[in-house]
Amino acid sequence: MSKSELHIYNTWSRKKEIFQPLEAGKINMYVCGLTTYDYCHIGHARMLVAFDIIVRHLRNSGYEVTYVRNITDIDDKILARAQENGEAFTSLTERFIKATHEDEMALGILPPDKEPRATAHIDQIIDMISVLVAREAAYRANNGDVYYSVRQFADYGKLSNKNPEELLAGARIEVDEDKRDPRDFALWKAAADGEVGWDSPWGYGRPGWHIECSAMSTCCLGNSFDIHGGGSDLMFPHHENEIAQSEAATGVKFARYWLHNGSVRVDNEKMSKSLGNFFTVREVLEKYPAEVVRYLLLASHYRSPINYSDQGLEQAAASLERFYAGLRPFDTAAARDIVNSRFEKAFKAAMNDDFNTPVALGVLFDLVREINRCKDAEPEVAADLARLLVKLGSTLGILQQSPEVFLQQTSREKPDAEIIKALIAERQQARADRDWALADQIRARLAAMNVVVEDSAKGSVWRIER
RNA sequence: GGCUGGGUGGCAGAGUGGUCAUGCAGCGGACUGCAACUCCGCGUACGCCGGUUCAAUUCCGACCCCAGCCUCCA
Repeated sequence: MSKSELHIYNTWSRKKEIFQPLEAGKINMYVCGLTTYDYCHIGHARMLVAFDIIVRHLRNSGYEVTYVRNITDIDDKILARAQENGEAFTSLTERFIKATHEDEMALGILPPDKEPRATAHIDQIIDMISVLVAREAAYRANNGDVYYSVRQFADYGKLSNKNPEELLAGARIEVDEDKRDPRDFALWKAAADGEVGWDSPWGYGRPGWHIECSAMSTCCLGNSFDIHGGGSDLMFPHHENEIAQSEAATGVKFARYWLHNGSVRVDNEKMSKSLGNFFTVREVLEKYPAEVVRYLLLASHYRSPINYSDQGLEQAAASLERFYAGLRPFDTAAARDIVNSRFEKAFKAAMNDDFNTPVALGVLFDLVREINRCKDAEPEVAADLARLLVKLGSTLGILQQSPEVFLQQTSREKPDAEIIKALIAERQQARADRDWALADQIRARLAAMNVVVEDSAKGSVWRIER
């Protein structure tokens, strides 16, 4: 496999392919975002981080990327929750869109170029349904709903490798008198007068979930685009339905590369809202720095399922400490490009191999080891390598803060930095006086405050013990 | 049941037909006033059974086990 070419695993073909964009140098990419009626959890963070590093790497590779990630802000669950709360659904969604943006910011997720909302694309949704109805790929049922006619789409099931006949026989598909075929799904759902809805050629109602993504992606990126992403749990039926809708409406290939991130598990079960076993991003951020959460998500390949645990977070924190300890002696603010570095080459090769972040992180460990090895004998070389480490870290969205800040952050107790400094000064004096007993006594006091002191020829530094 | 993807050392997690992942933890050594940090080194890891091969964790077949999807879900 060529290391300089980008290989991407395409769910459609179920193999790694050499990436070829539709238009040279440009990539249009759509990812299914969140339904905003609650705080986002670690499973959502996984999707956000996965596609964040994908976009970062594509841009670093010289592509001009248009990244679109939608917001589903109208949906049955949203309406149900709003009713429970006794508030307008728009106030509910506004609140959680804001909260989600805050969580994304904390996790270092770059904002997408476009963030379309379903409620702002009702016209496009109605237009697309109209085309489908006109082409007899959809029909209005007696109950006022409009359904997509799965039977007329030959490729149905191809993405998820479902057999259409078996889907037809599937016992779990509910019998619905109004559908011509049990596999058909709603494009437009009729609503009663007092309910939330919009006028349409088929009467007052609301869009179905699947058509929202078809309409928003086409609207933002055109009929055909390069990459479509989302959680693996969306592959069927959501992505399958998107393909059926869009290709029936436009007559052309929808997305060329399908990328699916793995799920997050808790005790070997998928973290999900329906199971109720989720940890929200903000509750985790109360216990761990955001960068640690991000690192944990990067430490596994984006397609693999990962298990969420405190132990995993502790290990991630320990690994980050190693990086920051290595960076600590250097001023990395001054940007300097180091070209043709073997580390940079290896790093890019790893990322070009279907965004293999665990291997890329391994390269960063090689790099920090090299820094530690040569920092005394060749400080200039080490300083350059430290800058390279920060630069490569930036493409993963890590190692961008001051080592002092990271190593001295207080996630549990809040020891007073002034007191720590005073104690360390006192201990320095004791050491200068060769009063080892006093020095050790002060170190013990600091240790009791979760502060670790590290002595070196240049003086003492401290960090917070995990 | 169908369809995906997996089962790797104490834990996490890559990868490969034949000397190496890597990280965390552990052990030994160096460094240190003692530590910590760091560096060097160490541990007969690849679910089970067959097959192909000079050689398989890696390929093929069977089997066992796990997760996901098949209903809303990132």
